[in-house]
Amino acid sequence: MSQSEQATTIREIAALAGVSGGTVSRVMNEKPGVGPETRARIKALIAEHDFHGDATARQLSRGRSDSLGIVFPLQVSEVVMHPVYPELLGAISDAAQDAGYDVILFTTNASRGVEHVLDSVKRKRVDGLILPAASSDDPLIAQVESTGTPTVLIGHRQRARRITWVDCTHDEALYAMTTSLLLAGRRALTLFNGPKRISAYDLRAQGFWRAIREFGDPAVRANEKVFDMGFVGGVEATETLLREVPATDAIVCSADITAAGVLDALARSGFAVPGDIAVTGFDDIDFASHSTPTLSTVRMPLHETGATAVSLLLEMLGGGLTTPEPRILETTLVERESTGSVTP
Amino acid sequence: MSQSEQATTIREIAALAGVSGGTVSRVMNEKPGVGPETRARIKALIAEHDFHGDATARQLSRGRSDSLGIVFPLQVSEVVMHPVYPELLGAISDAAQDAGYDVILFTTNASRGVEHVLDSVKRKRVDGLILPAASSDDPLIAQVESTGTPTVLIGHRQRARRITWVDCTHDEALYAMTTSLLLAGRRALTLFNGPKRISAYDLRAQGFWRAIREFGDPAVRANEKVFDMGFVGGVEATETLLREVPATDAIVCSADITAAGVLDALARSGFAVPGDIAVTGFDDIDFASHSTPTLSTVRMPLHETGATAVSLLLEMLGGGLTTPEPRILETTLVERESTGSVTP
DNA sequence: CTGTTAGCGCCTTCAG
DNA sequence: CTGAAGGCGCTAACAG
Repeated sequence: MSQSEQATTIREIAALAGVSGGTVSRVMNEKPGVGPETRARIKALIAEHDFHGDATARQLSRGRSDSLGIVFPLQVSEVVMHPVYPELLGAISDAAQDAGYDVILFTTNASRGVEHVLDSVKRKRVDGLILPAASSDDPLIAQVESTGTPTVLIGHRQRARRITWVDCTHDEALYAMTTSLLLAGRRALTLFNGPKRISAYDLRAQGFWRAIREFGDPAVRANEKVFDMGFVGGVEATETLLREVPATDAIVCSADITAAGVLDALARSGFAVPGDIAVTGFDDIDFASHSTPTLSTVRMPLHETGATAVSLLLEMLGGGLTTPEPRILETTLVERESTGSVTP
Repeated sequence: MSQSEQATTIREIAALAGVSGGTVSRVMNEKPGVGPETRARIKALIAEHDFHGDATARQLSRGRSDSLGIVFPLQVSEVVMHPVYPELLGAISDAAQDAGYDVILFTTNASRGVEHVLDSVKRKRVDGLILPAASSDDPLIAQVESTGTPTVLIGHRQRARRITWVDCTHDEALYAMTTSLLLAGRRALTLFNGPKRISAYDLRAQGFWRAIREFGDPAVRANEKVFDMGFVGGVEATETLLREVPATDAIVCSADITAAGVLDALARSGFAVPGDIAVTGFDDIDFASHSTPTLSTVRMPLHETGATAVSLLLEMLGGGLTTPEPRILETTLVERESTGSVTP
């Protein structure tokens, strides 16, 4: 392959083909209105010169950036995001790229606010935004709404003009998990949960308490401890709990990594799981299926969540001015040894 | 604040200020050649109208995208990337944004090749590229080189025209760790390692073997098992190892998560750590400082790595045609209970 | 079916 | 110090 001088503009290709720039443009965009053999000739030239066109010029001309922004709040809760990062990001990225969109990544953290995100939105670097794990006190949401940028929230159920969301059944999952524990005879349960401003934690708590309520047995003792989810948090909370509520026979955790800390602390204190105490997690990380005992947990539909977020966003970008309905996807209960549901 | 009609072009601001577009442009870019009071007046107008300019038009005009691409190979090894994802990405994103660059995220996986990355490079959507965790058989590197795009590799030491790299002392870290084990009297060591095509694993093995060699005690027995690092891999490899080499008194792992599996398997088999067998990891994930026993491991300079990658890239983008020297950053050995270096 | 003509919005000489 | 004008590379509307 000669590879020749890598052509750099549409006009050079046009000159080579003996046609005008407009025609080459039509060919590149697979638009009608070009004769078959002209089209073939131009395509050959394009391939021969490995010509790709200039994205920026195209964007300027079409008035859109063909990019969507995704904002990862690194500070919010590493524990909520950590296990879901790769898969969610991969799903979003795949779906976006399939639709011809690039993904621009924005991060926010304690020291860096959200100004750079808004700035990029206003400069039209992105056509739309995906905001995973926004918490209820996230200032970005209101500001983004005022710009009118199509936006999809993941894991935070707040709808508005041009803003919709995708989430999964955090509440149903913990309702089912807790009910299962109660039916198996557990009577003193504690929920280890993260802060309520993160919607996922709030919903999980709701599911837990609804299960307790609906079970309706006055003998049941339940309580909830809120702290930053994490391995060490699980260890410490367990030690405290064993002192304060020695009768505990089930610990429901809002994160697998916390459950790992719980298992560790229980083992050191000589408690048998699930014999003395049942333990459950959330996320279904690698650890959960291989710990001793294996951990009952909840799996979120991460790939589907990412894909759905992109699809909702594309709907807003393409369609008129309507804002699509939010979507709630199903979680999967995974029962393993730590609740006694599976024989070791 | 009146917020008025949100001005949308530089010319509208110009008209309002009674000046020409060029002058407004000079003000927006903090360029000289505008009188103080004219400048002030224009700045006021800009602020009042919350005007931000159009990034695309600016890019087209300046011939650069002010974006850099970062390619995350999701398939390579989730275990290599998983623990480093958030911090590395955060560091890169922060540094890029501080320099006025946006970050475009590309993912590659089994089903999606690297074409979309090359396409975006050729369409000039990015001015440069950062490639973390490229393995030695990564086809992208050669193709990227042929485009002449400034590129920085992370964790893969391959230099070329307009390509440089940042890495850390994987080898020194395992050399130090292994030597420490030998000095403590361990004599039958096994390295649990990932595939050599991933540079980090290759270097870690080199450090391990160099330590064995330089220690020069013929009584030392060492071997290496290569498999996909992960919790379950650690469990299975340990079970096999205990059968095949019952005398084992140290297991050196190339990943904390694998070490977690090892600890789990050893505990179940009734072996004491570090009493019977010492265990070490790599990554210093949250788990490492809170497991029982706490895990000796190696901490990589993730934030610095990301920041350095961006800085090298900016150097190529700004500077002439020179390609900066690669950088090797220091890892930190963290000795804890699992090697007996710290009393439980 | 194809060429021509205007822009898209900003930046950057070049005059004045 | 400021205005005018041309151009970045592509797209789209309008003629032929």
